[in-house]
Amino acid sequence: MSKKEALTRAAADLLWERGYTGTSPAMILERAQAGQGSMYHHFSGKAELAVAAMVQMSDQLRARTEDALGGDGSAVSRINAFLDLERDPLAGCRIGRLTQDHDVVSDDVLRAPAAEFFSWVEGRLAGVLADGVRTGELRADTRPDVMASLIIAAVQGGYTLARAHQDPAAFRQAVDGVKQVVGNLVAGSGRG
Amino acid sequence: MSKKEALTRAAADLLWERGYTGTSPAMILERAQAGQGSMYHHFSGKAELAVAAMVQMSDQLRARTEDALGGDGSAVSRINAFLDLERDPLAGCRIGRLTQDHDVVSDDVLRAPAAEFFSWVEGRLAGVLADGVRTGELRADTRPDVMASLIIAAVQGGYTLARAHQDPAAFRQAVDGVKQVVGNLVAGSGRG
DNA sequence: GTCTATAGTAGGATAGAC
DNA sequence: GTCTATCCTACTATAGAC
Repeated sequence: MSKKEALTRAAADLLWERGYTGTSPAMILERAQAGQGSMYHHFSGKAELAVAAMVQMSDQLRARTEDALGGDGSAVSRINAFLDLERDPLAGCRIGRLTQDHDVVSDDVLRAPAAEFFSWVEGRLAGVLADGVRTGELRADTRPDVMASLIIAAVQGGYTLARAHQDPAAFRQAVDGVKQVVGNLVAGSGRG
Repeated sequence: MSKKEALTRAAADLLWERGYTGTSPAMILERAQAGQGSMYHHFSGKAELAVAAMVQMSDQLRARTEDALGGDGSAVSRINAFLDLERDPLAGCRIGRLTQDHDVVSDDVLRAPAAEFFSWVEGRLAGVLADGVRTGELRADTRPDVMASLIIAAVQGGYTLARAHQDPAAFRQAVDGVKQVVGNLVAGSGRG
């Protein structure tokens, strides 16, 4: 593994654990087993390295999400596959946690990977829901974009609750709620 | 206003804006117009001052929340009043944002105010929903605790989306989704 | 490309005067 | 109670050798 790759991976891990402000170049260098020179040779500084790490994390999350949502089952089963993706509630979302960081949100270059990631996920979820409406699986009055927002917000907020309580069950309960809601979108469902 | 109070308020503002790790004692002192001595006289250090600020923020949020949920209208109208509380989506939640801070979550003393706040809100929301079930306003198969989790998670996640996109509309869309879901809990509602 | 040495600034806390 | 002066460490970046 090249030093550049080691630096990007170490930065990604630390951004996840400690956020942007809470991560120093020195920590990254130690974890990557690299010296100052390697980092400043490959990147202009902390910000550029962080963007590279964020893009890497975003790409990985996007691939995992597409695996779940791109299946050939029903819309509900694809949404449930997304909700059932393996996650670490206490660790939080690799991307979402960075949106709470002042230095990230106040810099468009640092914020861009997060904005793009969420735009993509919301669009993908809405697309699956729209498929379900089109095939008649879901009620005709389902609003795909609003429900997509609710789904991704519930996941992100579930992380917040789990971290506040230091209890993964808090995440699962919020996700259970959203699963129930999605189930009730099915045309002719018991709730309907 | 005493220096102690000025310090607590300044710390609360900065914790909201920049988080725990991103806020330094020097910033707090400057905003509070106080010297080092004042801070270290009234508090043992940054952590103790942060706890005081968090408790202050939690108390304020709790009062505002109780105003909305403690009304005498229907369960749905009380939940909607909570969802319609004036918020600043781009600024985020005063308490929720701190759960993304590594130094806060890894210290039980710093985490406690956040854990207690969310426990209270979740319990209060579940209580309102249970009231609705008891009076027959809401369907008998409504699960108050699960729906309470979904509601507060959607709000917290709504902040995440709004900050990622730097667009308050992203918050409102997630909240719209949860309003629609709550409306569908009403016994005999159109969706039902 | 990678390293160590160095530098300037800021973070967090203490000491002691008033 | 409040202030300023001081201390040690960490953060972020640069310089220059290899």
